[in-house]
Amino acid sequence: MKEQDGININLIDKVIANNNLWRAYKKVKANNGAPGIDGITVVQLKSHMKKYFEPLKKKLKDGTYQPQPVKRVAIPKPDGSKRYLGIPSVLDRVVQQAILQVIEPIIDPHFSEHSFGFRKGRNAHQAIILAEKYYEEGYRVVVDCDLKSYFDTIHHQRLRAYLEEFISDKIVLKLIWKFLRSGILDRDIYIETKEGAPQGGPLSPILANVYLNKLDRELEKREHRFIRYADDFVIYVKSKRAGERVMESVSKFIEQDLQLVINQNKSKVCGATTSTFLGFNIQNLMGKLDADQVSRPNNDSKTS
DNA sequence: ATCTATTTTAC
RNA sequence: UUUGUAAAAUAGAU
Repeated sequence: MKEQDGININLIDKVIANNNLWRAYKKVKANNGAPGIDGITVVQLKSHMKKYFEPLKKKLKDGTYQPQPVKRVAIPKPDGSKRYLGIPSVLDRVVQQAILQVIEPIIDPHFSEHSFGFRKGRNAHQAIILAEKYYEEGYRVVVDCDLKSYFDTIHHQRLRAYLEEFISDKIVLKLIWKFLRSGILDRDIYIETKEGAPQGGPLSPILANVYLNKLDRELEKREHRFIRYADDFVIYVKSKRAGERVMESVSKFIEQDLQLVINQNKSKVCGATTSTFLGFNIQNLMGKLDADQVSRPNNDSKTS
């Protein structure tokens, strides 16, 4: 707790440690992703890194490292709309990964027990178990709140303030800031990034969680039964009326205090049985459990 | 404990 | 073509 702050000041040395940088390289290489705007591929990455290894470490150490703009790529979403990815250069992905490897063990323990997305040792299944628990406790109305293009609307300065609560190393904070501000290259036109985290950077998921940790803490303060998986979150209440009231006050908090946008069309208050969360419907889940509990001798035509 | 490969799910 | 993180399963290397 207190000792962490002391270690925290020297985080950049942990970031640029040879074994950390090469471990980060391996992670990026293993993902086999596409190149960024410089066209350097994961195949070329190792020799590229070796060639500029010492200058790279020096620039990271003094905070003068300048990330390249991310490459904008549009991919279709299941609902037919587009999702814009921001692909950092392979080297920038290594640097982000190296920072992630150092800050994640420091930050993650401070996250909420109700947060399940993008976290070590946590998965969607555990989130569903909790949803089931809420349901069985009699919280059977779901407030389903949808954030409009969450990643793209993260407020930089607020995010930095939230990060400063966990990280005191000024150089690491500066590097993260530079990644947020490095801009987007859409074909040949450069777009400044004054808000949002690129969907594609290794740091983006943890930054998304740092930001919405503030929402978790507020919901805990209000003693709500909730589950959050990245930007997807649900609050379990006992009545439709309570749901409407919670929806209104939580929406107000999100828009005023977090400066995010609620997607009014997709947000809704409904019965737990008609809600789908993390690709799961509670009724189907209960149905499955019933089917497992009640033994059915002759129903299966399959092998046994 | 580290790492490679393949597949699936979630956002 | 299409990025990222996490989880799970399987095969394997040290």
